[in-house]
Amino acid sequence: MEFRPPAPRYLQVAEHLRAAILRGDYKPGEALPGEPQLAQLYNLSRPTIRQAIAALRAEGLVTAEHGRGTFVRERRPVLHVSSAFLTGGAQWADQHPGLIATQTVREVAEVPASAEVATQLHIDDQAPVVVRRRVMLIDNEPVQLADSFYPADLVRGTPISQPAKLPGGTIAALKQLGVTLDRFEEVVTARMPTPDEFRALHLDEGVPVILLCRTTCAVEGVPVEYSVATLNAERHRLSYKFPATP
Amino acid sequence: MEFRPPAPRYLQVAEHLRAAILRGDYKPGEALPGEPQLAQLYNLSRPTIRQAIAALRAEGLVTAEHGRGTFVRERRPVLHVSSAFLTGGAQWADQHPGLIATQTVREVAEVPASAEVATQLHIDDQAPVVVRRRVMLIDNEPVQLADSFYPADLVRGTPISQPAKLPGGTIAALKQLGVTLDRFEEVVTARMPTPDEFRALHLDEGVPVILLCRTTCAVEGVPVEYSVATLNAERHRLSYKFPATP
DNA sequence: GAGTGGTCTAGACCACGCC
DNA sequence: GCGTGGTCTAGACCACTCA
Repeated sequence: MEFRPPAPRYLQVAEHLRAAILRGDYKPGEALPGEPQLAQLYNLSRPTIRQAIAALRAEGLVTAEHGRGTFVRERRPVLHVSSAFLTGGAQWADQHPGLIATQTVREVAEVPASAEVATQLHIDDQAPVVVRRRVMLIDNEPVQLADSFYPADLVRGTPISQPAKLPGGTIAALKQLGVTLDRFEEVVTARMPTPDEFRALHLDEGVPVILLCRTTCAVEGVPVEYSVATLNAERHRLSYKFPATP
Repeated sequence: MEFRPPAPRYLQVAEHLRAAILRGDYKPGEALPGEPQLAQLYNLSRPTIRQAIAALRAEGLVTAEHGRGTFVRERRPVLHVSSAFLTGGAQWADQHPGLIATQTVREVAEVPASAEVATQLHIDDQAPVVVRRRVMLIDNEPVQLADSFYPADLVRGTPISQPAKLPGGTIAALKQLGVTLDRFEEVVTARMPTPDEFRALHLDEGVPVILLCRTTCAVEGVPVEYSVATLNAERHRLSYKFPATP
């Protein structure tokens, strides 16, 4: 018998608009009709129309701009982040030919390790660590927050604990300390941004962040760096390559 | 002089509730006060309160259950997906000790290659490919959609083109065809789910999906498989390990 | 100034879960 | 039956953008 309650009107409208967008009736960058106009078209009140549009915004399909209109989202250029570079030691700037890649150091400080950091660095909870917080920018737009943690004993008094950019990158800086790197471990997750992240990364609605957590170990098996990068998911692709070795 | 317009009331309420949740005043699984009660507390209308709660839902902080209440989200157990297993050939079920890991085959068919699939498999657009669409489940809950594509010429008439589970996994099935695998390439992205994905994966609001696209190449450099997995981001962590080989 | 989206109200009725 | 969230209305006023 299967009872099929009709979908709420605002979802019907959302579905109708979504189909029109995907069909190309409204192309990326184009504006949807205004809310009052849609209300008249569908014979619904403006709040109901707004609810429909809210659904499309949460999906990341459209963005509303106050005073201008509601626009189909343009997919902005995607940045390929390859983990292969780690072994070579290439830099943020080198990775993005043709783009203006910069970074700013937000904070360098010695702080007590959080539970997460302590676990990853194999040190005691609350043990002192040096944290370097940076923002990575492409064409002056923030696209990535990167926080790196180091055991304080290892890096105290070295360039890593200074609030300046590390010219050769952190990998090079670690090597200069006489550390020989052995392996990397990365864990990747995704979630919706916190309000802080939303602001810091200039995110649009309906865009998640990718969390890239990397532990770097020295030859003795000792973790020497733990870093957490928060990426604008819409503008990043992570790529990994590995051989089949049975 | 920096003009600071006050935040809208609904955002103030959202912030207030968010702080209370993060502080632990409302613990995971607990209900928030009802909407009428919150409206009275904050001296606002119910629609305004609902707008505040909508913000928390989009963040993935709370879920509303019709007729029951609005609850602080419980983080469900996370599945670690390691790409290392590929080289070993371990199976979906083997990867999750202690959990009931099953899969169902939704569809096996021969279809023309989409632009994306054609590019990845180095074949002509619209060339015939065999697609295997599966759903991976943990404790009978769908957590992952996995679609794998193979050049039709390679797998036609083999078990891979049959609508049955492949007992040893696709890696083993490819080896039985005489294919020697050479390398894997993975590209990871995240975005909000489409309505279809939302339903199929039983997602909560404010939970993104991770897209894991893998190309498998044989020793001659020929791509033999392209697969796209759509993961519930809340329940997955991808982990990668690689040596530092300068 | 005209048009856009953003905020907010004060209701109404419905659908669902639970006792 | 009562309390919960879900849907919907018909307004009002504000803030922003652009001409």
